[in-house]
Amino acid sequence: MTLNDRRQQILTAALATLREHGSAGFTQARVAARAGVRQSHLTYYFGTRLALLQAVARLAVDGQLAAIDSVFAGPSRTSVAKALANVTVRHESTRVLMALVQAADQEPSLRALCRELAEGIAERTEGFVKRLNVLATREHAHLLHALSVGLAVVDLATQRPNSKRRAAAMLDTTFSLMTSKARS
Amino acid sequence: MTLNDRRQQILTAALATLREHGSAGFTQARVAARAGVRQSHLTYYFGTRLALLQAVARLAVDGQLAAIDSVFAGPSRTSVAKALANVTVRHESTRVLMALVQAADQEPSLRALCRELAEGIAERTEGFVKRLNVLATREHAHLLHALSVGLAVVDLATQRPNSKRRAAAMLDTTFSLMTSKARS
DNA sequence: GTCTATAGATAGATAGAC
DNA sequence: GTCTATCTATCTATAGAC
Repeated sequence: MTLNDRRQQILTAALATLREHGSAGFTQARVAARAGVRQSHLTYYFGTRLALLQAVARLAVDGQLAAIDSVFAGPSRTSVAKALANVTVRHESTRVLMALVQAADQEPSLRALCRELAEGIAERTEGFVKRLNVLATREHAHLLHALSVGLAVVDLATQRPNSKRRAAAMLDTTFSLMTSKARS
Repeated sequence: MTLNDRRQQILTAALATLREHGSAGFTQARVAARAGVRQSHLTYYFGTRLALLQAVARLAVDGQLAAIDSVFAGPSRTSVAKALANVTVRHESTRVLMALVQAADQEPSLRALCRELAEGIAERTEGFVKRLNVLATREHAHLLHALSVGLAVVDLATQRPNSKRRAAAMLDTTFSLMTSKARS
C-alpha cells in the first residue's frame, strides 16, 4: 500500500525531527525535507499539523512504553535504576515528551494520550516496586514516574555531565528508600 | 525614567503572556498587544526576541526562588509539602519553566540560568531536608527538586483533578521516606 | 531618542493540474 | 488519487519618519 508507506515514511521523519529539534523545530518544511517529499504532502496525508503531531505522539508513546517494558526485567535494583535512567533521561525522548506536554496543554485531545503514557509507566513501575516491597502502592509508582520525568527535564535544561549516572543514583536511592520503609 | 518604565511594562506583559500561553504562544505581537505598545517597540527596547526571553526568564527565576524561600518556613513537614506543591505545581509556572527549558536546550546562554534555578532550589531544599534528617545530602535535595518538576510537568500534561493535593501527598511521602531512613 | 510603517522570512493550508 | 504551485497569515527585524 503506497498510501500507508508514504504515511509511514512521513511519520518516521516527523518523529526524528521532533527528537532532534523539539517542539519549536517541528515544522512541516523540516519534516518534509527529511522525508524527501513536498511540504504540501504532509497536508495531503495528514490534513493538519496537529493531526500529524497526534500520529507522531501515538508512535512515540507506544515506543516509550515498549522501551519501559524491558527496563524492569533487570536483575537487580541498581541495574533497573540504571536502565530506567537510560531510557528516560535522554534528550531525544525528553524533547518528544515536552512537545507532547505542550501540545496537550493547549489541545485537550492529546491529554488522553498523556494520561495513557503516565498510567502505562506507573503500571509497569508498580509491579517492580511491589517486588521490592510488598507494601508499595500505586502512589509510589506515580512518584517514580514523576521523578523520572523531572530528572529528564532538568537534565535537558541544565545539560550537565554525568546526568545519566546521577539520575540512576537518584532512582536507586528512591528505590532504596521505598524498600526500607513502607508508609501509607 | 521612561525607558526603564517601558521596559518594565513590556517585561510584565511578556511574563504574563508566557504564563498564559506558554512557549509557543509567546509572540511579539501578543506581548505587544498586552503591553499596549506596537510590536516593533519590543525590537526597539530589547533588540531580539531571544533577548526579551532572557530578560523574562531572569525575572521568572528570581520570582520563583523568592516564592520557594517562603515555602520552607512552614510549621510542619506536611504543611511544607503542601506549600511546595502550591508553588511548583501551577500551570502558569510550569509553562514558564517549560519555555525556559526548551529555550535552554537550543540556546546554551540560557542554561546557566537554568542551573542557577536548579541550584537555588536545591540549596533551599537542602536546609529543610537536613532539619528532617541530619544525614540528608544534597542529592536528596536535587531529588526533591526533580520530583517537583516532574509533578508539575505531568500535571500540565494530564490536567487531572486534585493534582495539587496528590503532589503534596507525594512530596510528603518522600519527605517521610527520607526522614525514616538515611542511606548513602 | 522614540515610534511607525513596512519589509523579509517562514509558517501552514488550499486550489487545481495531472 | 497523487502531487505541484501558490496563497494567506503571521512572525521577527529593519529602515526611516518625527
